[in-house]
Amino acid sequence: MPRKPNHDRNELIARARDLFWRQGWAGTSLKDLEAVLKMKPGSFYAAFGSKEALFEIALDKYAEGGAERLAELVQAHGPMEALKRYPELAICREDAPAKACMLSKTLLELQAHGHPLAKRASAHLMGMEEQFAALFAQMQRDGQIAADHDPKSLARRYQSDLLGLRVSAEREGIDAPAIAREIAEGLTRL
Amino acid sequence: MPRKPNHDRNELIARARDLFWRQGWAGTSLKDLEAVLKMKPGSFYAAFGSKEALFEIALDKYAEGGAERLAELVQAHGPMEALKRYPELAICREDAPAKACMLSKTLLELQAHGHPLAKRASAHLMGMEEQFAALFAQMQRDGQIAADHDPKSLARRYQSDLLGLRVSAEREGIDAPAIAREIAEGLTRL
DNA sequence: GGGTTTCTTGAGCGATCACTCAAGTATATA
DNA sequence: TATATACTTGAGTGATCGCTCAAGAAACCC
Repeated sequence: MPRKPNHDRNELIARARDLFWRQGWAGTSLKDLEAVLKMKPGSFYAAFGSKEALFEIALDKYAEGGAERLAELVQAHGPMEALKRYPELAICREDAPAKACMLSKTLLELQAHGHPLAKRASAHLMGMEEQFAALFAQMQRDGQIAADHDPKSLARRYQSDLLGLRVSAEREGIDAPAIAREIAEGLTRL
Repeated sequence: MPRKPNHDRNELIARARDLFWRQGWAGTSLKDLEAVLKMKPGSFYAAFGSKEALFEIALDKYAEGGAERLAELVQAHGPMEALKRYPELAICREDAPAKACMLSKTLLELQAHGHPLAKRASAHLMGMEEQFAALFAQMQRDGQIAADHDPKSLARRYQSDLLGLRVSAEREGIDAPAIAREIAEGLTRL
């Protein structure tokens, strides 16, 4: 009986994610979203409920995408090579709307007001860190890195370096790939 | 003939800096500023001209303060020890309104819209990097670190690690001081 | 104390914010 | 073709945004 929607919901969410990723929470108005999604306010609210609800979905999709790309790297090249390549990949994807991590941008923007989206970004960051820790643990089991490291500490440091790299990559006139190479090289010294 | 202002301008700027630092550009409304500065709109605009003008002054004061604290550390302990202590100091000052760097927060929030304040933050970050580079160069002259490093590269990496640390320190449940110690320890291996 | 100058006050400006809803349109079943 | 069921439309909601300005209050000179 019903009429089917004009747009592909998945595609809409991806476009919203890219816009939020680039412009942040307050920097993205409903007008911006309406333009990018080609939706009028009524359709928008029927489809997503609110700006906040869509941001949450977009944030989840962002985190999911990152985890998938890392998993694919691991699948293709193993844990060590994956962790070595990941930083450069993060800052060199030409289709990415920003260099910096959307999770850290959200955290920094909304943390002070205790916004639920900041908490969610924080949780996703924790999830990433656990993914890293699992890879470091696996590398220890495989004898690729010394056994006397704490995988969780390594993951915490790797994540911190990665976030720093991606903030630096937002700056103009900075050779971010050089930093990425140094991070990768640092892994060989474990 | 004139009447003198009720408030100490320097103190006002410091309070504005702390509020902007914590809440960011869009996250800080004029209502917030009026409350913290105890000024009505008329006084505010007479004193500072606009929200943007005050943010710019606050950003400059922030950058100046950071440079001064580093210079004091150098004065007291020399370049190596200063760079070792700086990361922990940056995330452990109990009077600081936020862990993350105000320059990076501003850059990440406003860069996408090409806002002048983002350019200014970027310029201040470049200034910091040069300050770091000068210290690394001095350490080379003093023979404290190997001569085959590029001071600018070391500074770029140090700055990136520092920014990553300070983003990480915003997260809850993260042992940020541990990361700071690792950054400091990394300097000894140069 | 009178006059001048500066600072402070706060109501209120237009613009924009996220969002609503009644009406219209298209697609399905019957 | 008739009816039901979404989906789309866009003018318009109250709230908040950054900001203005005319009027009043306070500090200085003479």
